[in-house]
Amino acid sequence: MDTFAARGYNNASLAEIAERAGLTQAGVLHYFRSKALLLTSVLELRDQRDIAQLGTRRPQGLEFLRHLVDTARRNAEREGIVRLYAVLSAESVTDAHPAQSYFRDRYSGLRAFVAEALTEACGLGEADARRVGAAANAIIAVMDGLQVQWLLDPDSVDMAASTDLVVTSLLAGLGSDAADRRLAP
Amino acid sequence: MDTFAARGYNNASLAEIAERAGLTQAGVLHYFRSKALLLTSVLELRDQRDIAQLGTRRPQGLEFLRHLVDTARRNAEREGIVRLYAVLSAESVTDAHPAQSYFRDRYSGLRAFVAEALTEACGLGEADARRVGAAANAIIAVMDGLQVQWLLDPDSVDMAASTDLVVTSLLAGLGSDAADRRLAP
DNA sequence: GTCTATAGCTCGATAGAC
DNA sequence: GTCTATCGAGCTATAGAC
Repeated sequence: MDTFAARGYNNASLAEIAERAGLTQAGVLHYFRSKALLLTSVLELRDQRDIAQLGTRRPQGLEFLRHLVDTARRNAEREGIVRLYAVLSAESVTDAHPAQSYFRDRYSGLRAFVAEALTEACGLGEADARRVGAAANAIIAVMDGLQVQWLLDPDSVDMAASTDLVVTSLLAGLGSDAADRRLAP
Repeated sequence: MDTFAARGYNNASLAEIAERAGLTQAGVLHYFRSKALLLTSVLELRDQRDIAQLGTRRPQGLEFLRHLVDTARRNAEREGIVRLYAVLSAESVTDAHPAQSYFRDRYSGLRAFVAEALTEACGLGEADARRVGAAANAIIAVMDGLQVQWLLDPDSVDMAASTDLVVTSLLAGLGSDAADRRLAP
């Protein structure tokens, strides 16, 4: 995990991973048939840990949105994991990347969760699906984008404060009838 | 540019770049001493083109924020450039990446521009610098994060709509006294 | 289950002919 | 200014000993 985070998938070598794990490069390939399979295994392991840590029930509505802001706050103490996802999610859009479908599916699921939480928190209906979807995508995007800025320059970026500000502002905008305040016609 | 965008820096080869440019790999290194220098040259060329296209004067205040939303809209027709920046900006946070200081400086400048535009558009003062900074970082972050989602799944992401929604909501929140609506204490 | 050895590539960079 | 040739290094994956 640390090696993929520090170097990205393409520039990481099995030799370095093996050394840090305390065996040889051939030893790594005994457990994982290929480098690509090792990457997807790492990502799935990461997911399983997160799910296990989340506990039995998933927070809903406003509580879920608070959970996102809290994640941004805790992430400032977990540089390794932040780096892993920031680097790999962007690298995954390159040609034939082994984690491409992983991230496609991940974003698809995240978008649905956030949109559901927004709908519930604001008491909206099917008629607002478009604006809710745009807001959900934006919340996920702001968290991802902040990570890259923060990794490059931690002192200039407060991930929790910016995430909180965006979620709060979007909630206020979605609640009221804000469709006529748009910047563009 | 296209090769770095499609493969990232590490996985791009001088041989492929040379072939697409119509000469040999040694020919490329005649003009650019190293692969790293070629990358930074590509990024600087990109910047010069954008500055030249922007014209003589830079929009200010609300007009600058409208320009950002408009950029998001135009970007949906420029997949190559979107991919170049999305891939390289995230890759730049890996160890010893040749574009690391380029992106650090770029974000530093962008943050200052957006913060200035927000301050002017809302008629705020030095006392609001913290919240304005958080909002500026968030606007840049949302644009970056949307690009990754959009590259993976264009039909599910409307970059212009989400950017517009965030900028509009943040402006409404910054204008009023919204500090007491925060999600976390 | 872990190792050594190596096959078979690809890569960036250099030297030097023309 | 562009080429061919090549060096030296790195890489993933496989074969097979122990």
